[in-house]
Amino acid sequence: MKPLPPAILLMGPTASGKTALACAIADRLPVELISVDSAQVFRDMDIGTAKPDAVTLARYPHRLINLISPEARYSAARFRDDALTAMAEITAAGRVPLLVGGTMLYFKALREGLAGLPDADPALRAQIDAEAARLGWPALHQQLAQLDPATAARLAPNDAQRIQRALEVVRLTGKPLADYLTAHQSEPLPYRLLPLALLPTDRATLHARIAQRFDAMLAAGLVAEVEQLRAKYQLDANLPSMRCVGYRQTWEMLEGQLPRAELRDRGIFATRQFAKRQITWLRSMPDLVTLDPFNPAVTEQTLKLVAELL
RNA sequence: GGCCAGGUAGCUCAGUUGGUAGAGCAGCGGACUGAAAAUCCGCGUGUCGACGGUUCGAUUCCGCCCCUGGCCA
Repeated sequence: MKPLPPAILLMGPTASGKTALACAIADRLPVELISVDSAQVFRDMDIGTAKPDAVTLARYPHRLINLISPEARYSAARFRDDALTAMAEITAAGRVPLLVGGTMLYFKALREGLAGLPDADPALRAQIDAEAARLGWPALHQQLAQLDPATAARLAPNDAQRIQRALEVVRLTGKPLADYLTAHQSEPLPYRLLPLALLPTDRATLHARIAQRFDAMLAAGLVAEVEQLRAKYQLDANLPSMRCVGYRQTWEMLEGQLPRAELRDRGIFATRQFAKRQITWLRSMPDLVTLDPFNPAVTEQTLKLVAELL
């Protein structure tokens, strides 16, 4: 029996130095990079998503960035398909896929697979939103308790997004979301994985780096970037692209809902909370090899681990 | 120097007709299946500026002092 091909997962919170580390690995070993990032899939959103710059991209091509318009929507399911295709291509070319990013749901979807759920239905979602505006989400939560008691029991009455999704699934298929999830078996990837997690031991250092990086984004023209996006595309504040950290706050500022003087703080706070959610997720994921990104020896440690895998 | 307004949680403030206090933001913990950089849940002892006085009891009333801002000299 043929041994499974290797693949590397490099996960970490925002501003932990994932890109630099991935490039350092690419310098020494035959890897190809795949981005695991729900914001970098948008074209023309470069500064605020901390997308690698053109020089870096030319030297270290990343797959799965600049895939779609900021007017469009991506999903975990689509990511899984795209990533598996890219991994297969890279492996077929005799190289090793290195998946690097901070969207933990995408890593989870990739590693465990997803249940066979229906795709989002924009018309139905609009209808559910209208009902929620009239009755409130707790009322829809009660409705869900009739149709899908198990899911309703684990959702808070105000968890708009999940209540909407659960209602969408039952109304579309007649079958409760809980049934799909229970039936779903985790499907292991046909790869020998090295799941690396960059987990900062010192939150203060991470916060300092986040502040520094947000300042750099502002200096690089984040506000102008959002103005250009608004001029070029048909956008609104509810689009996933415009809910991204930094973009949401800049949008609010341009709409006059946020004083210019507060943009910096709001942006930094939002980024910190984002990092915190990523860290929470990393702590709960099984089988990770954790490294401290602020340890000077981290590159060396990583290279050693990768060399052992290959 | 005089007058006025303030000094309460890390920050901005609310409040207690006298029974030792609570919001937002920040911070911390958690959940998570086609929007996930999303969405949601949980966590609040702080010499209520200092010292005296009145009172069974003062952060609250009174006195005095200190600090901050504004106006007038």
